[in-house]
Amino acid sequence: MSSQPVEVAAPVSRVQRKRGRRVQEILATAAELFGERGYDAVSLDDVAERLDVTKGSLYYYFPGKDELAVAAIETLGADWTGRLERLAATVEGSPHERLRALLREHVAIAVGEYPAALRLFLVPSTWPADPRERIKELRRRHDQVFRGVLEEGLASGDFAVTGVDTTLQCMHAAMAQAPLWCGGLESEARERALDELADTLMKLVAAAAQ
Amino acid sequence: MSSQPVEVAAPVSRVQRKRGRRVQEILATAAELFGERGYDAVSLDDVAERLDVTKGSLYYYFPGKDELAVAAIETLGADWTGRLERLAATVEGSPHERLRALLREHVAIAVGEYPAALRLFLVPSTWPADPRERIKELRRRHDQVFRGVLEEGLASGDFAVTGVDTTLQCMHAAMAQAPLWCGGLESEARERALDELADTLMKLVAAAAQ
DNA sequence: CAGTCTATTGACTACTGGGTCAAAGTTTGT
DNA sequence: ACAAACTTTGACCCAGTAGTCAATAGACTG
Repeated sequence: MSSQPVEVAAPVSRVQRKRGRRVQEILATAAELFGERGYDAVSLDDVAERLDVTKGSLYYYFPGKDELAVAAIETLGADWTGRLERLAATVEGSPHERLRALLREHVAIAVGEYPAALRLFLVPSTWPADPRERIKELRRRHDQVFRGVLEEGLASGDFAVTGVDTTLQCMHAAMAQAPLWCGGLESEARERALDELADTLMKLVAAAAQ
Repeated sequence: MSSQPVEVAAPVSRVQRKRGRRVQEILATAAELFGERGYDAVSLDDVAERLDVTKGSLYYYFPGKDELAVAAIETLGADWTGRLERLAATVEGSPHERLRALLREHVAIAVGEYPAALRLFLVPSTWPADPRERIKELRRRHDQVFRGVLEEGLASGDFAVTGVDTTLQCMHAAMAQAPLWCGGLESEARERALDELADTLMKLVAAAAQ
C-alpha cells in the first residue's frame, strides 16, 4: 500500500508516538512536583498548571491521581536505578573502589539531577497503598545494586561488616538525606561535601584499606 | 482564709491543673497521630476521635492545627532529647562506650516508646513553615548531645572521623530509619537488630577499639 | 473541503477538612 | 442550692480538591 517499504512493521503510528511524548512530559513534571512536596501537598491542578494545561487533560491520559503518581515514580526510579546498574557492570577496580564509585554516583544523581525526587524514596508512608508498594519495590531493586558490590567485597575479604542488611540500610538512609544537606551549597563546597559523605560511608565496610 | 497554710503560694488552681492535664492528653495523642501519618494526613477530626471528643474541643485549647502540631512536637522532642542529655551526663566510660550507650538508648526510645513519633524528626518538608522551624531547632538540640560525645572522643584521640557534621548526619539519618526496619520484629530479634545497628554506626568513628 | 479521530477545555458534582459559634452541659466556689 | 466559670457539643461556613463530562478546538485523511 505504502510507497515506503522501510519501517513497514512500525508498531506505533505518528500519533501514538506523539501521545507517548506527551505522557513523558506529564510524568516528568509530576515526578518533579511529587518529589518537591510529597503526595498530599500536590494537587492535580498544580501538575496541570506547571504543564500549562487544565486538570481535565491529565484525566485524558491517566485514570486518577494514584495511577499518575505510580507511573511517575516508576519512570524516575527505573532511570535512576538503571544508571547505577550500568555503572556497577562497567566500573573496574577493587570492591572498595567500585563501592565508592557507586556511592558517589548515587548522591551525585540525587543532588544534581533529581534534587526534588528525593522524597519519592524517603518515608513513603503518607502515600496511598498502591504507590507505596511500587516505591518499596523500586527501593529493593535500588538496594540490590549496592548489595551486589557489598557481598562481592565480603567474599573477597576486602570488607568486614557486622550485618549486610544493616550496613545497606545505613548507607541508604544516609544517602537519601544527602540532597537535604547539600542543597544550599555551591558547586565546589558541594563536591567536597559529597566526597566527605562517600568517605564516611566507606567506613561502614571497615576492613577496606584506604 | 484557708485552714491549710501549706501550698499557699501554689501558682495554679485545681482547675488550671486539670486543664494542664487535658492539654497533655491532647498533645500526646496528637504527637502519636502526626508521627504515624505526618501532618497532612492527620485531620483534627482524627485527633478528636481518638480522644473521644469533637473537633470543637480542640479549638478550645489550641488556636489551630499548626499550633497544636508545634506544641505536640515540642513536648515529645523535649522529653526525648532530655533523656538523652541526662544519659550523656551520667554514663561513665570511654568515649567509645559513651557514644555506643547513647546510640543504643536513642534507637531504643525511638523503637520502643515513640514508635510512631519517627516522622516528626524526618523530612519535615511537608510541614507548614512554623512547625518546620521548630522541628529543625529540636533536631539541632538533639544532635548536640551526640556532637558533644563525638568531639570529646576526637579530642582524646579515640575517634577518627573525616568530618564531624557528616558523621553526625549519617548517624542521625540511619537512626531515624531504625524504627522502620525494626518495626515488625519480635523482642529478641529486635534487640539483636538494634545491637547490630549500634555496632555498624560505631564504625563511622573508625579508630575506636572494639 | 468534509469527516473523523485526537486532544483540551471549563463548568459541574461531591466530598473533605480547617475553622467558627451559640447553645447546652458540667464543675466549682459560696 | 445557686450562680459563675469552665468545658463540650454539633451544626454551620468556606475553600480546596479528586473526579466527570458534554462541548469544542485541532490535526489528519480521503
